[in-house]
Amino acid sequence: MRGTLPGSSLMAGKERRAGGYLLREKTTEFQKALLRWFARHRRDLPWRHTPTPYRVWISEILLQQTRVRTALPYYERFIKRFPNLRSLARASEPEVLELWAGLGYYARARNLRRAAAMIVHRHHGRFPATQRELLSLPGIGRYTAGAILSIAFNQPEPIVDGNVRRLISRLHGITRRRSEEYFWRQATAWIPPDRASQFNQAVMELGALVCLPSGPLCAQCPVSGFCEAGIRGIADRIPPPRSKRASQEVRLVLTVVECDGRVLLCTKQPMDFVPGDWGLPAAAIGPAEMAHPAAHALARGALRMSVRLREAGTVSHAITYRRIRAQVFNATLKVKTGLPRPAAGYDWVGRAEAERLVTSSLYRKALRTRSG
DNA sequence: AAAACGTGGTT
DNA sequence: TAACCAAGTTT
Repeated sequence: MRGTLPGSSLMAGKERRAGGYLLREKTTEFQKALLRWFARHRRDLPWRHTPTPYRVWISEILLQQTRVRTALPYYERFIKRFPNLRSLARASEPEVLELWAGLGYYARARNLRRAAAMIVHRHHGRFPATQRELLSLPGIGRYTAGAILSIAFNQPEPIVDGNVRRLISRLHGITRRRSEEYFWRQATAWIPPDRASQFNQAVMELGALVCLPSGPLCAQCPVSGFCEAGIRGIADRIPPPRSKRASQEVRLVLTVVECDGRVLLCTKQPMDFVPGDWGLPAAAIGPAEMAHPAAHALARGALRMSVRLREAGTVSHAITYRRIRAQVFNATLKVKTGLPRPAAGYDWVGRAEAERLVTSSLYRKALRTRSG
């Protein structure tokens, strides 16, 4: 087997130093230890049952910045509803989005559908098996292309995700930031050419089950003998904390106005940082602003009439760096004269339909908020 | 290149 | 509870 372990001469220039004690000839040993461990400890995940390119692709997109546990039920539903490329290519965007609601990063769902259509048309439904073609599809970047090529096609293509970065950092005993290329070089070098699928999965599996971000289980690690950080007992301090954008507090008032089994929704997202085409009537308020008058003004603007609201509760939700605290106001209108005609940009929608249309978890939480 | 994108589980 | 984080991609 070819390939190189951490710290070999492959590591160029100023990035060579750390972890330089590991020798090139240990690579085969490392690969074997990892593959053996994987064969025994791999989780039984649904996308591993029949790893067709389509299924691997769907799973990889679902798993972007998303835990396995979270993605699991979405995967099952998605595959049931869209069992193959053609069924997905034929779907409408709202249909796909509906299955994605609550998962986040909704561009993933839109891109999935677009890419499916592109594959059906450009490649006649045959899943592309080259990096160039995969990268040209929306939503597929370097990682996902590598994952599809290696896992589904068993091509010796590298992958670098959070697990791989952490694993390499510890194996090399790296305590400072490294370029992305540094990780890609190692991930390329250590692939056993004929077992890329199992090996790449094994690397990520090890990161997910043993080489944990905090509290790594070094005692159970099949490659601890190769690990500089493990040997030096500093695995806990790797990788170093990364700087993050300061979070920002946002106060919102939301209204859930119902009438005759319908809910008043916005047809255009009132808050641009909340995802989805449909939303609840919402308004941002200042730190010291009274919520009730703001909510009342909001409802009046939407229905052009005064509505008696009662505060139903508070919903907390975070969207990227924004920490949202939303006060939810309820009202149920009497239906003597039919539904009041809403102002432009608002619409009455059946309760069940509303659940389907509203993408964001913020609004979904608010929709479930009762009394208080 | 840095920032934006979403969310729920963990710590 | 606030912060951190996860099988990244796009601009």
